[in-house]
Amino acid sequence: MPELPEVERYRRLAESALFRPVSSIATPDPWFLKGGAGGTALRLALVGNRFVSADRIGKVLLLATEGGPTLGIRFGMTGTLVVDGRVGVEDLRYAPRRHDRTWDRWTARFADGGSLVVRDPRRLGGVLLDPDLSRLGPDAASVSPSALAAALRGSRAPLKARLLDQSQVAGVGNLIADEVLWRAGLSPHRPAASLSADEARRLHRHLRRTIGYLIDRGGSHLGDLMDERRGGGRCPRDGAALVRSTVGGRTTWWCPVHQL
DNA sequence: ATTGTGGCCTGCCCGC
DNA sequence: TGCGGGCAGGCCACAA
Repeated sequence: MPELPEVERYRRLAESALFRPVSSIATPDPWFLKGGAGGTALRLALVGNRFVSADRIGKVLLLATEGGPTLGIRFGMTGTLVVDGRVGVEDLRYAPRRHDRTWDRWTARFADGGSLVVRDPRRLGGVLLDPDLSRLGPDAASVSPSALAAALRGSRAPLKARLLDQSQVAGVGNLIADEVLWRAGLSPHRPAASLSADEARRLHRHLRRTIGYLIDRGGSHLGDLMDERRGGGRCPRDGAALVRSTVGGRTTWWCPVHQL
């Protein structure tokens, strides 16, 4: 997906959709509606109502309705948000540039003529009503040092796999995990619980800093490591050949020289 | 319980 | 130019 920085951009864009009465809902793809978010329930909850807040936890966008349920939107790997024809993010690395109407999986039209559209070519995202947030860990953009340390404690899973676990820390995706570990100089293979207190603090500092930086830059694919995440790629810091491995089931690029 | 694997769905890119 | 295989920023159900 879009990782946390993209969803934060979507959230900001969604603020322009608040307090505008919804006149109709289009849900052409039943597969995209998760949990109890069937078309009928959605219409009952939304038509004639309006969104009153736009929040984000990890990679989930939360649009609360006035006196009604909260709409949760997941964007999968290729989902984008479009409000009044404006897209939240220009480039998603693995999303096509062209546009096909059938990719508009979910649309709310407003009485003023505008609209909010969830566009997702690969259909790995989804829309749900009152999403269960109890299984999400603290948001990666604001997690405290002690909460991050607690998420690592007692886990023998590889460090990167732990960071990708949304129930531990919410919002870290594959690209940001690689970027943060590269900046922090930590091997993705290290058992999560093996980090010293100093290393955990270092990880926390880089996690927070990197996410803020990528939100400002406008995307998780704009990190310093990203151009080298490929065969033949070299570490931008020390020039070493990057190693490709699989961690947590995900393609991982890292520097064997300075990530220890 | 935690951790690892496979699968979902679709589009694109590379090599033949 | 066309085709097949492999890959992809996420998530979930399932197995060990």
